[in-house]
Amino acid sequence: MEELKNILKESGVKPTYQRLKILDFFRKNINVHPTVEMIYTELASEIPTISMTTVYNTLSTFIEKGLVCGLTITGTEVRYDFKTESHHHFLCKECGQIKDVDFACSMAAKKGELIDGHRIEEIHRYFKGTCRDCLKQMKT
Amino acid sequence: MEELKNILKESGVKPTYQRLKILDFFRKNINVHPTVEMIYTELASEIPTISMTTVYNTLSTFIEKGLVCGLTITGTEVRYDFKTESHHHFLCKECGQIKDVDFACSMAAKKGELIDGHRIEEIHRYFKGTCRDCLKQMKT
DNA sequence: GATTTTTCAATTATAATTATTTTATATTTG
DNA sequence: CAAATATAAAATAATTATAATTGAAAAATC
Repeated sequence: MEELKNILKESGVKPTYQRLKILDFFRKNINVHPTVEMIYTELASEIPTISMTTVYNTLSTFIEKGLVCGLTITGTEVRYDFKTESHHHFLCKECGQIKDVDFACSMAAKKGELIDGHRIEEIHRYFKGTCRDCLKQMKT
Repeated sequence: MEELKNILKESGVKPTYQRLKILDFFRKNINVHPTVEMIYTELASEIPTISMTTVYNTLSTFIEKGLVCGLTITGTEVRYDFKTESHHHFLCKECGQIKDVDFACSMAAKKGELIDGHRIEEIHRYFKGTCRDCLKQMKT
């Protein structure tokens, strides 16, 4: 928990209980890419007083400070992603899960660079389809 | 207009007046990536009786038949893209425009292929930042 | 004249926001 | 140090905003 505190402090975010628990959730579920709803529901069992507003506010702060980023893959809601090194995503149309995928691109564009004269600030890449687990289930 | 008719027929869509005009809009504004709203507003001046529902219905049909695809880049609404060869997009955070960008990746994944065991059906790649034109304006 | 498509109007769904109150934390002061 | 004050964050509840959907009637097409 001390470690989490330091992560927040280093990002210039005051380490409150709620913020620590939300950050903790990301750390413990690194491959979940949750919605606000998911985070709220999960934490509500442990923190009965927590509110959606707090989750929204916290995520806004986290995005502002660059701790997480928002993924607009499904089109209906924002999925949040704890920022680590650059990686890509896979949305399964069957189960709705978003999974990290390992996909190296030799011609990687970088933040700050220009492409056709446009300045890049964010790079997004994802695939849609049927995930490994759902494919397996469909066979049986 | 005969050409547009054939495009629809070949895709198994009956070439009605509204559908032709919507397809025509895509052809004439190949780099616009419009919302339903944009298409409706634009066509309403020419077809006063056209309705949002028709635009929604038509786009659903077009997507089903693979004529266009939906882009969920902004997170608030679906942008529609007339399908040509594979290309990528750039969303300008300043002006909100989505532009095509020329960006070849030597390690291109393909539809139908597997990645980490997941079956790919759609490939999406886009950048966010400040576009060429907005950069130019900011300097002056 | 039967089928498909379009139109109209109303509704739904729900993510996200806002304003206000309450609580917690930090700072000041006697 | 302890009480008082100030500041920041969290919680409550209500609201907003709007993209998208639905069902039924009208129009067009074959």
